[in-house]
Amino acid sequence: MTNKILQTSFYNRPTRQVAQDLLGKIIIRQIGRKKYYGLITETEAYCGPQDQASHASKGRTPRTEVMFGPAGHTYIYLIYGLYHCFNIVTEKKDYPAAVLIRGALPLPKEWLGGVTLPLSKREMAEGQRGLASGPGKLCRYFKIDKTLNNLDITKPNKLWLVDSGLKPQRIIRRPRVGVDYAGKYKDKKWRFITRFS
DNA sequence: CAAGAGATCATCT
DNA sequence: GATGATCTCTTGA
Repeated sequence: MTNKILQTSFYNRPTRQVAQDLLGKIIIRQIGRKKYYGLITETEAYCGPQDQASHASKGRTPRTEVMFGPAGHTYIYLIYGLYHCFNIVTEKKDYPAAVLIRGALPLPKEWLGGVTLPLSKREMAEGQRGLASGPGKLCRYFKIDKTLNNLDITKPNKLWLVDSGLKPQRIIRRPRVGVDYAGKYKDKKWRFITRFS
């Protein structure tokens, strides 16, 4: 089974569409010879300069600069002094938007390509489930930190995504987390969750 | 269970 | 000087 790397054309689309389409895709993190795999189960969309929940709503700053860059690059920052958040920049250059990867299901290290449902007991093993659930835990599991900021993830280098061929059965929409300050944007249901079980 | 507090620092005002 | 796109642990019912 082929597992095509997601290209710029995938990310260079409306952000909420990308956020939904990312569910069921696979994160590959390579460190030396080791590879770690994760099936994406939860994302959030941050859409443009008018979205008050987005860091970019305050304008262009050194930190948010990458959000204004081309699609298919990472935007990684430190939150609360101790956790990292992994975002993927979307849409065209100079339009600041990104998708926060909030959760993934770690796959076995021997994973070679392709995913079929239902997942095996091993894939659903207790303990796996919680390892990358939540933006901070996900970055901890995949060892993602600011050294990977502004990385081109359309190339198989350190961190990239592939299409698993899997389609989520059902997508749950919820308001985004921790954005009470975002005025009329705080209740937008731009958080997308699915389950593979 | 649910609720609350603490950890800890880059970033922006 | 304040704050946050979080998580974990503790407390108490």
